[in-house]
Amino acid sequence: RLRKWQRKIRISGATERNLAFALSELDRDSSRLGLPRSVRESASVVYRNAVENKLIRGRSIEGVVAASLYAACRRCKVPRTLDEIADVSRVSKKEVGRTYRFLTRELHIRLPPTSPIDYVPRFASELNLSGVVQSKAIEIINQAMENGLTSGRGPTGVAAAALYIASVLLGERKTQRDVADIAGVTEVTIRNRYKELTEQLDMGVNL
Amino acid sequence: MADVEIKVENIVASATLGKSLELPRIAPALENVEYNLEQFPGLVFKLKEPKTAALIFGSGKLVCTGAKCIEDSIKAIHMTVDKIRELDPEIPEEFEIKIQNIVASANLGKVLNLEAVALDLENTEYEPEQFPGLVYRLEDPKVVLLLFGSGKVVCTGAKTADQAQLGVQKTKERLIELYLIEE
DNA sequence: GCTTTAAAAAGTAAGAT
DNA sequence: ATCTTACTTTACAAAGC
Repeated sequence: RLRKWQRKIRISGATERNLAFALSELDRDSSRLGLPRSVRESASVVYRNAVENKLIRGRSIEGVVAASLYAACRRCKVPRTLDEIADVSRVSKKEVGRTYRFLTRELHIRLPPTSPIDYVPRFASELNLSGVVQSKAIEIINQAMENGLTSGRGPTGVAAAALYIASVLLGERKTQRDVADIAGVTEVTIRNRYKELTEQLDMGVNL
Repeated sequence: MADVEIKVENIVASATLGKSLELPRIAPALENVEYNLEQFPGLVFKLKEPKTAALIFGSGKLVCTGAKCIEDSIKAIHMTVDKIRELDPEIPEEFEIKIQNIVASANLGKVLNLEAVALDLENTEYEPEQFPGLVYRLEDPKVVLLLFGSGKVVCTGAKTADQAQLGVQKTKERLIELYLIEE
């Protein structure tokens, strides 16, 4: 009984140490990403659930923390791309994505794919674009979705193109380079998306 | 409903020759060969016709990839083994060949709204941020399909062409049932 | 888990022209 | 700006780390 007791203490000690490490890691990543406390809390809930369901086996704590954060960002509608998550954590984009899929499957979390709309507020504010432009961009995105122009396309590229078009339409023009840099896509992608959008949606104007 | 047409794009087959091979002796005697033990334990041997690649192991087992039909896959394996037999007459004439995986493509003929498919179709994974295709896992036949917005489909994991065809057929029927594509 | 092989789908990226 | 090459995803076997 004594041995069992000691073992229990040792194990819970290790468990708590791991949890403490995970939470500090989560705080570090969160602050680097500039995430609100609510998202950190949401991520810690996902992480604790992962621990309770013993899903950490064979996986690094950093990886599970990164995947939990990615999931929390999506759930809270303040998305960060896998690239952004991978950049602040020491986990590759591939592993974050793989761990994310594993966690959502095992914890029965079903999150719809990130909507380009979720990226509009963040990209717009980083570009100093007004609320009017944001609304226009969202309107464009909704039209794009109704016309099947978002299937298979990266949400950031669609959001970037919509913001670029809206900025031009409303006289707050930003260059493709500016938008591309903030959205983390290339100018070529923005060009491809806006050609598609302007050709298939009647925006009434030409860029 | 008319049967969906599929096109077999790649076949992976394995063979067990029943005799171990001395790769270090065989490698330098063959053409179109790559052999780097540090990198991979198998010897890579490529054929132009049928255009395939074979991975040959010291255990006497090999893997053949790239064939577009089962006949070519089997032909390629025999051509490969005949080459090796010239350097090692002990290799049996008869040996087992097993088709391990068949990859096929098809076209549903209708565009797909993947976000809608992701919501209504069971056992799917759709992460456009990572990959433009939606992953659909079928249990019977046990295959995996990649569905694209264009209506094009890729089916993999099948052991026979019929399984791949059935997989695509069932997928199409399920999509029609859920009103995700028109009939 | 990784390494190597092959092939398709469609989107995105990077370097060259 | 457009072309080429290449990487993302799926499945699978092989031997060894």
